[in-house]
Amino acid sequence: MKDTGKIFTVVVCGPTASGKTALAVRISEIFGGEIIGADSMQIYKEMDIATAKPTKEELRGIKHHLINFLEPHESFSVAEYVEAARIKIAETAERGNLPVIVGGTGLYISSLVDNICFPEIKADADFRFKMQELKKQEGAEFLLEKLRENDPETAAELHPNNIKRIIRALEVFHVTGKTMSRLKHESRLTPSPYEPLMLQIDLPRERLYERINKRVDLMLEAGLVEEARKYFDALPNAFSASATSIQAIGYKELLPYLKGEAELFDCVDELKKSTRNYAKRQLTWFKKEPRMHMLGTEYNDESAFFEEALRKAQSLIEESIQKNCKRT
RNA sequence: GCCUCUGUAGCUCAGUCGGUAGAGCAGCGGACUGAAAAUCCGCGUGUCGUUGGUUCAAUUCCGACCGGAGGCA
Repeated sequence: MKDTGKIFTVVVCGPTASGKTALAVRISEIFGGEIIGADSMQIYKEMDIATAKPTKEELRGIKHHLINFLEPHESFSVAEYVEAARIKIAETAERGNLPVIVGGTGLYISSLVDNICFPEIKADADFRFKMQELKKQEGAEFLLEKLRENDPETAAELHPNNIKRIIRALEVFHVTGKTMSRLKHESRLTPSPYEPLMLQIDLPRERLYERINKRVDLMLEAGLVEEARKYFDALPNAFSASATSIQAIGYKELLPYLKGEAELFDCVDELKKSTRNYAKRQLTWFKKEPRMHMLGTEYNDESAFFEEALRKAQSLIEESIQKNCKRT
């Protein structure tokens, strides 16, 4: 499948709780694939229930890479993800298997598929701290003005409240002497080594929300509260603020309950809400992907819907494989 | 049965001394290049219970009816 000189990959996208993993497993069974995760939270060990990791039975013997390999207190980034995923894809293709990329983290997926090149830029914690202090004293507008002097293009796109990105853009300029906008441009200069077939599970919004609410209830039955308690107990205090994993939906919403400050019911409501909001943001991200193929049909019952989605996926994949081979 | 309160957005409620209404939450839309399950921006979506009356004009005032809550019996 390297006939075009590019590696053919299937990319299964979709919001949280849309059934991505199950579909990817079926695809992998049919076409001899291996799953490459594109999920910023399933990378962490232990957080099994909260991140809805697939079980051994659900994977049915299919290999699943880039999942479950970091300690919860370790930090991670897109740049590291893309680097790791490139290796996993190459290895999978080397074995003659089809790389099936699956995940809900839009930034990871598009950075990987479009071969975004992240240059080595050391994060400057000192500088970030100094900027935070400056923000406290002078306000965000001051920092934005500072950015405008060096990188007006990026500054124009940022709202003063978006302090995280303002500081990041200042940091980039401070460390490299290059503007963020120039860096963005340069990051896209190397053509992608992949020929991706982008697929998206497209459930009606109400069905998706029903599935989310139901899944949260199942998570609770499976012991989410205990898992959250363990997570917070194990997290070293020094890391608690900076750990990437603390952002995961599932634990932070239960914290008020664990501290005895709120009813479980209210926290669970909040958890469902955050998950729904997240799903919406994911959909927004996928919407702008022009290569996306939608795997939606009329929804009468669940299993029929997913069988139909699989059929569509299967014929799209077969078509792509044929096209790729013809080109030689 | 009588009395009182109440009915306004999906929910909780504000308001209009008569000129067709606005907050919070939910929801919807968008952005996104080293924390992305994060972060940030934007948007009221309405038979003002129903029906008659008064009025140039009623969601607002009056009556009846319907629904809800409480009280007295």
